[in-house]
Formats: sequence, C-alpha cells, structure tokens
Amino acid sequence: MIDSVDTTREDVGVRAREDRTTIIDVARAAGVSHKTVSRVLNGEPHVRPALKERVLDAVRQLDYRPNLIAKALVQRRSYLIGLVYENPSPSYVVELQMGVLERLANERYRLIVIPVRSVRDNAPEIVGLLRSAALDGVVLAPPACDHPDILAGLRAAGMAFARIGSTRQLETGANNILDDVGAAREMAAYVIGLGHRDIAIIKGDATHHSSEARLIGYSQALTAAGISMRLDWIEQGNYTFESGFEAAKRLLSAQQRPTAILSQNDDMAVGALMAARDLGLAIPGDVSIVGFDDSEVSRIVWPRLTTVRQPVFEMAVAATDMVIAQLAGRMSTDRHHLHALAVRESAGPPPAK
Amino acid sequence: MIDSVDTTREDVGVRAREDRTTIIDVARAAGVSHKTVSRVLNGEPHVRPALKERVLDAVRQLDYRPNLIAKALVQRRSYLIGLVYENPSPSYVVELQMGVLERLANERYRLIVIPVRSVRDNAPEIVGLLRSAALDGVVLAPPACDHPDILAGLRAAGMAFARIGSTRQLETGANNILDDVGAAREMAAYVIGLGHRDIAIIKGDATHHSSEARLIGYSQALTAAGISMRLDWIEQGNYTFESGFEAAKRLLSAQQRPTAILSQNDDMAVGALMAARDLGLAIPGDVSIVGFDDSEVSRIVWPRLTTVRQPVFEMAVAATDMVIAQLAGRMSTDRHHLHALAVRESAGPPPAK
DNA sequence: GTGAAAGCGCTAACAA
DNA sequence: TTGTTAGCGCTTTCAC
Repeated sequence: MIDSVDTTREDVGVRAREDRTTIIDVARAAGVSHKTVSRVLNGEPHVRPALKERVLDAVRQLDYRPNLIAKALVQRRSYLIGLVYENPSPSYVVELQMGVLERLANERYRLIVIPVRSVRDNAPEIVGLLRSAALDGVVLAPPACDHPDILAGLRAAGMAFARIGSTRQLETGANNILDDVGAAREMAAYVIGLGHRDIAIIKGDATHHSSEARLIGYSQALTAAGISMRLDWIEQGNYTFESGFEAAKRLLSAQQRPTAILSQNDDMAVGALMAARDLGLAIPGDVSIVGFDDSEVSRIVWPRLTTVRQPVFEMAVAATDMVIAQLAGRMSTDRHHLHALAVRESAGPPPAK
Repeated sequence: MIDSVDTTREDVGVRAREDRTTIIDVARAAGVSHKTVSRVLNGEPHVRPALKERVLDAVRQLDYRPNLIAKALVQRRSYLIGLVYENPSPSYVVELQMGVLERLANERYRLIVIPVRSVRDNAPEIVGLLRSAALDGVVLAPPACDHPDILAGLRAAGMAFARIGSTRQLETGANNILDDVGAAREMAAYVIGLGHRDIAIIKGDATHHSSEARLIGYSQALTAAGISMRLDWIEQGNYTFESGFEAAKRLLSAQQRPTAILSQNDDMAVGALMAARDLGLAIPGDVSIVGFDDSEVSRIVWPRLTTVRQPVFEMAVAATDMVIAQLAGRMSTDRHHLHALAVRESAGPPPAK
C-alpha cells in the first residue's frame, strides 16, 4: 500500500517533468513554426494578428509556460540577482533584503539569497560560488563589500555588482557610501553633550570595517571633548543581542561603571538595555544607552533607543538599482547616503554624583 | 573622459560574458574530449588517473566554472527552491527563512525568495510565477499553504512542495502541522487561570487561516470557563506592530477596559505593550498582554512577552527537508509540531477592583 | 576507458 | 510575414 502511494507520487513528478509542454508542442497545435510562437510570446513585431490569435489559443489550451532555463542559456541571462551577507544582526538583514525586494518587485529579476558564514575566511570559495551560481549580478552587503579579493574576482568574471555601506573605496561606480565615522562621531558628541564623561563602547564584529570606522568616530568625539578612552570600557561584541547583553553585563557590574554606553548597533544596544534592567539600573536615569542603525527594533523596545539612522533599506534599493542599470548597459555612479540622529528616550543626562 | 570609462565598463562585462570559458576550452587545453572533462568534473568512474590530472590542471589553469544553466537545462534540475510568503510579520518571516537556509546550508540547492502581496487576490498569477520560475520545488508558508488553487496548480505542474503551518488538510505527505486551536486555547486558559474575566482579543490578518483557528481556540477556553466573548473587545489587526498598537489603543482607552489582551502574534502584542505604556498603564499590573509565536522580539522587549511557542524555524527546516526528499524521489510524510507556553513577565493577575 | 553524436528548449541569424 | 538552421554549454547514449 505504502509502496503504491510512493510510486504514484513519483510518477506524477516524473511524468510532469518529462511531458512538460514545449514551444514545439504549441507550434504543432497552432500549426505554425516554433519560431513564430517565440515571436508571439516575446512580443516581437511582424506576426499577422490571425496567427497570433491561434498561437495564443494554443498556449492557453496547453497551459504552456516557457522554460526559463532554456531561455537563460541562449540569452546568457538568468535574471537572477544574488544578495550576499554575513549574518550578524537580523534587523539589519531584514531591511537589506526588503530593500532589494522592493526594487525587484516589478522587474523580471529574482532574488537569490546567499548567506555566508565568514567572508574573511572563505573569500575564494565565495567568489567561486557566485561565479558558478548562474547569477547576472550581486548586491554585496558588509563585510563582503569590503573584501578586495571578492571585488577582484567579480570584476575578473565580468559580473555586475554593487556595494552597500562600503567603507573602503576600492571600486567606482557601484558604491553606496555612508559616513560611518561621521555618524558615530555625532552620536558620541550628542551623548557627551548630555553631560557624560564616563563612556563605554560595545564594538561589533571586528571583521566588519564598520566597526573600526565607528570606533574612530567615537574616538574623535571623545578626543575633541578632552575625554580619554578607557580601554577597559571597550567591550568586544559581534552585533547580536546576546553579545550586547553579555558586554553590558560586564561593563555595568564592574567596580566603577560608565554612565553611558555607545553600542555599535541596535541589537547589541537592546541587549545592553536588558542587562541594565537585570542589574536593577534605570535607563536613562542610571545609565544611558545608545545604538546605531535605527532598525525597527529600536522603536519597539522601551525605553525606545536613541540611535543614528543608517538608511539600510534605501541603500539596498539603490544598490539593486545599480546592478540592474549595469545589466542594462547603463553606467551607474556612486551614491552617498545621509545619516541622521534619532533622539528617543534611552539617553539622558548622567546621574548626579 | 566619462564616455571612455563607460565604454570600458561595458566592454569588460560583455567580453567576460562572451568569452566565458567552456568545457570545450578545457577539453582542448587538456587534449581530451569534452565528455572526458565532464566525467572528471562530475566524479564519474572510468577515467585514467593520468587523464584526470591533465583535465584538472586545465581546469585550474583556465579557472573554469561549469555553466549551471546549461547543466540545469539538460538535467531538468535547476537546484533552485522557492520560499513563498506574504509579509505580515517580519519576525515570522525571518525565522522562516533562516530555517530554510539552515537546511539548505550543505546542499546544492539555493533559495529564491518569493514574497507575494496578496495570496488571496493573486492565486492564479502566483501559480504561473512559480511554474515559470525554473524552480525545482517550493516551500509554502501561510497563507499560500492554505490556498486550494495554489496547491492544485503546483500538483498539476508536478512541482515538489511542502507546506508550513497548514490549517487545512488538503494534501498529504508534505504538511507541517501545528495545533493552532490547541495552542490558542492553552494560552487563553492560562490567562483565565490568572484570574482574568475581562479579556480582549487582537486578531491577525483575516486571510490567514491561523487567525480563525486561534480565535476558535480562545473561544473554546473562554466558553469552558463560562466567560462570554464580547464582540466589542475583538479588534481586527493584520499581524504588524502598528496594527497591534492601534488596536490596543482603542481597547484600552474605552470606557470600560479589559484586564487582559490576547494578541494573535507577538508583533501585535509588542504594539499593544507600547500602547499601554503610552496610556500610562502598568504591565502586567493594570493590564496583561500575551502574544503568539515566541519570536525573538518577545524576548527582547520589557516586560518580556508571555506567549506560546510556534516552532517556525523547525517547521521551515522540516518543510525544506520534505522538498529535498521529494526531489530525491523519496516519499515524505506529514509532521506534527508541538507548541508550548512560554511564560514570561507580561501577564499576571488582574488588578484588584 | 574514451569519444562522437544527439539533444535539452529556447532564440539569433538568415533565408524564403 | 514566416520558417529553417544553427547554436547556447552541458549531459546522455551508444559506439568503439
């Protein structure tokens, strides 16, 4: 009994795959050549209306769908676009992907997601993967967008690509640039402006150049205010909620604790929020916590996060647009995106001594 | 100057596409037939070691990558799997996609994401899209998994597919079933057990069958406790944070307000949390709020959400596994997944009168 | 063990 | 305006 069910299932699958209606079947049914069918289906001119009708009838009759693989082979175009990312922060990835999909919504292109474990450790494999994946182009999110070997490999293979949030200017024409340093500097300056002097930092994944850039920005603001960075107040995180939680736990349960924490992204800042609460600290009464990104999570926690807006969604839209433009033979130009402080409730003046 | 840059870019792209190294080039370089190259690359037996070495050398030399499109055409297999979802709740979609990717991580299959606007309004188009998308199989999330036309279309086309969280038993062998009714009933029973009698409900998108199922579950628990559902305490949401926020605003600012809110997913519950806070209500002191899903957001807000765990990630893994199994010619069997209450801080006894 | 020929389903180029 | 022929880059089949 089970056997027969099994066989049935398989038969259906196999049958359908073998018997797939082709352009030849349609041509036969309509009594024309398959090239004529192709013409009709691709909206080419020079087909008599009568024939066209007959072809369309046959298409409907047979419920015919063109085989995109065959099309892709002959046209040397798969209409597949890849999105390459490492997976530090879910909120970041979500916005990224939504941006790409937004731009692709009314296009023939489809999105194929390519999460990679460690760009740094697997750059050659990643290039190989991309080249053999039959993609027309790729959108590179950090940290892949900053890896020289990946860019070189893609360029050598002649693949269209665009970069998001690139911190290093290694290519031209396909960059979506954000002033990470400036954004971080403004964030830190704001916190200093509130009166804080005892400021700790939670860093993100060190393989992301953004982490370095943001640290520099923080440092510039601190220096400008005559505050020296305390190394024991710089914690290493990896852009996840958990890492922020752990880092803040360490910072806030130390003998002497900071009055403010600069977190290099929102997920870690939310983790820090949770850690502070666990320790019975009021936010921002006892400790101020600020994030980076302005991802959705920053608006749904309480207190809502003061953070700095990074237009991830817009950058993803723009990057996808660049890839499409390149594939259409148009040149794309670099684009600078603007950051902006988002002042909410998680930061305030330091507690009175 | 700009012109010349433009031309260069385009030339590179075109050159690379035209000059793509093929199996023929490798064969020529190695002094063998292209069939032998194919044998070596696909690990087929019956190739003399010496020849094999020569071929591999040539492959390295030329940095050859097989054309997957050509392969797909002849093998009738694209190694592309689609994930179909409507986009109500970001947290849900994230877990879903991570589950699929998890299962695909060490497979040849790639994921192509297919967000659809309204499954209900576009079922025929969606089937057409899927059939012409060159996919080997699809994972269907709600509400696509519950749409008879989509299932029928896929089956007719002989495409492999598996369903996640299906509430209607329309197919066999590829279902990942969750007891939505039971889960909702337990959630409501827990809240009733805390002492609540004035209980409001925020419903999700009505085109999702889960919404109906959960409402039934709530209703069963209320009935069993001798509490009658008040229609003016049932608010319509659509599974987003904002809709939960608005719905809770209405409920909590009414003349007489409930002491507990059952939200049909976590995002809306978090919205309700925010609304309650805006109105100066303590949670759970003045009002208890519970969610559904146990998505990550339920653990990072404060108070953390009491909710009921829906193993979305595991279901996505299992569904993907089913698709792969079908493509390998193996039969897949339905799988029942278990829910479980996640008791946290957002619900407590009702306030004393 | 190896290679030649045929063909996957489509479009490009050209002929009629 | 329509059809024929020749591929796209690979695997399958079947000789040798």
